[in-house]
Parts: sequence; C-alpha cells; structure tokens
Amino acid sequence: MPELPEVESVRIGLQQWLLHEPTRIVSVRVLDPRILGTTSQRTVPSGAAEFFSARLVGAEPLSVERRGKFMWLPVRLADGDVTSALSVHLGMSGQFRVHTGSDALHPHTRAVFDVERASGEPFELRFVDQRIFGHLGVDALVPSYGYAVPSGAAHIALDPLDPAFDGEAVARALGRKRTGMKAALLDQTLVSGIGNIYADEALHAAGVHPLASTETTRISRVRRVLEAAREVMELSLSQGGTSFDALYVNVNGESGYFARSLQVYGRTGEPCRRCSTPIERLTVAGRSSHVCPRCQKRPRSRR
DNA sequence: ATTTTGTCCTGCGAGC
DNA sequence: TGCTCGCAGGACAAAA
Repeated sequence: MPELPEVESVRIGLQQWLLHEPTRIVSVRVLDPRILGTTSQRTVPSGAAEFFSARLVGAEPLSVERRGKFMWLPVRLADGDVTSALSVHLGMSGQFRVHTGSDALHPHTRAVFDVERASGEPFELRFVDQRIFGHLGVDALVPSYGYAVPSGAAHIALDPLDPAFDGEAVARALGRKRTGMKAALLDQTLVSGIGNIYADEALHAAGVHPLASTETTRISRVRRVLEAAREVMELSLSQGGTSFDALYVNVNGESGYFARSLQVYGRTGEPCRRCSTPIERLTVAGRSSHVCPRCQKRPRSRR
C-alpha cells in the first residue's frame, strides 16, 4: 500500500532511470486500458489507449515530481509542447519495473513504455498493477499552491514534507471540520500523503484517538499529530531507502517495506510498544484502525 | 454545503 | 476438494 514514503522512493528511482541522461519515450503499449480510467470510471472510451500512446510517443521526461501520493513527469512532447505531464498514481499495488524487451511480461503489466537513452541500451519501463487502483494519464499542468501540477491533482493539498507546508494553517483548517481526526487526516485536500497506515501511526505517536473530534481537540494536539505524521514518514523514507535493483524501479510491498517500524498498524492483539496494553482494532471511516486503548483515550463525544 | 458511504479491482485465506 | 464470502485500501461519485 504505497503512501508518501513509498511513492517518494519510486520517484527517486524514476529519476535515476529517466533523468540521469537524456531519455525519450519511443513507443507506448497500453495492455489494459482500465489503467487510464479514474477511480470511479474504469471503463474508458475506445481509442483512449491510442490517444494516450500517440501523445507520449517522442516525449522527453523533464523531471519527476510528487505531491502526497500523486506523481507526475513533466514532459517535452514530440511537438515541443512543455505544458503537459504524464500523471501516475500507484493506487494500491502499482509499481514500475525496468526490463529489456526479451524479459517475460508479468501478467499484471498494464502498460509498457519503450525508452531510448543517449548512451546505452534501450529499456522498457513497465507499469505493473495487480488491482488496477492505479492510474496513468496525460494532463495539462495547472497552478496549485504555487506549483505547476497536473490538472487531476490540482485539488490535492501540500504534504507534510513539502517545504511550503504550513502546519499551523493546516491544524486550524482541521479544527474547522466536523468529523473525526482520522477521517480528516485521510482527506487529501487538507493534508496529502497520509494513508491508512501512517494515519494510525501518527495518531498513536501523538496519543490521539482516531475518533477524536476535530472541533474539540486542542490545536496543540492537532499540530502534534501533523508533526508525528511528518516524522513517521521521514523515518520510513530513511529506512526504506532507495535500494532499487535493476528490475524494480522501486517496490511498494515486498522488500524494503517499512513494516518493521510500525507501532500499531496491523498489530491487533499485540502489546503496545510503549505501555504493553494490547492493540485494539476498530473500523473508522470504513477502514480498519489500530489503537492503543491506554495511549489513545477514546473521546467522550465519538463520531 | 459538508460529511459519510459505496464502488472500483484482484488475490488470498477462512469457513462450510 | 471446491465453493462462497469477507477483507484489504486510495480516491472519488453518490447518497445522506
């Protein structure tokens, strides 16, 4: 389940492969057009795959950017246009792999980019995604929070690792919501990059219950939750590292995953690492949530 | 208008 | 053994 740290690892991996020297996309094959659809519209119009491929043929990646879990590659299209980007969302199970043409195709491969480079052999960048919650697209770049981002991500808030992230302003915005703390953290329009795992981890680190009301939680605690989110994601980044090998641009599940440092997520029944109380599981915002009942007191006014 | 719920997907493991 | 069922979850449309 890629969240911000995993996506950042993939971003760095793509940088190494695509920007270390000039590269060009010489052909694109969409094996499953559903990867071009949106989360709620997986049936794409016929011709979408051809359109997507045609736009990217001859494109040169200029950089690899990220905001929260959204990633994109500004490109110079074949006609010289530099106002578009290849948009990428890894969804639940998306990953990039680097191959040569003779390598067997993984059955979950959804798209293949044939990449030519200034020196060295060409390679294939394959987007593999078992569950097809991921997304690929070409979008116009538009302004958002002072950055140029693909139109599909313009509504996504800055993430806690962004230099321009304003924790104080975000904490105040959270306080104006009428929901639970965890639901608010998962809302990518307030603060981005936090998914189910890091929401649980940040709340535990800050001693805040997932159902705590955003209205009544003191702003100092809200700030602490945001700070904890930033810390746990930075820790994951430093641990997960960028040890991609020749095959994986980077992983999002198997090796190098950051599970070993988790304090509460997936630890139902196991002792809290801080106080030894068994971790409990509950459902919040339709997602499994993990709390230490002692470190995270349940709010009186639950939501 | 804001908040909550359901849906998209696939594979896996539990239960019968 | 082989089937069904529930679960996992990011993002967003639909419902409340």
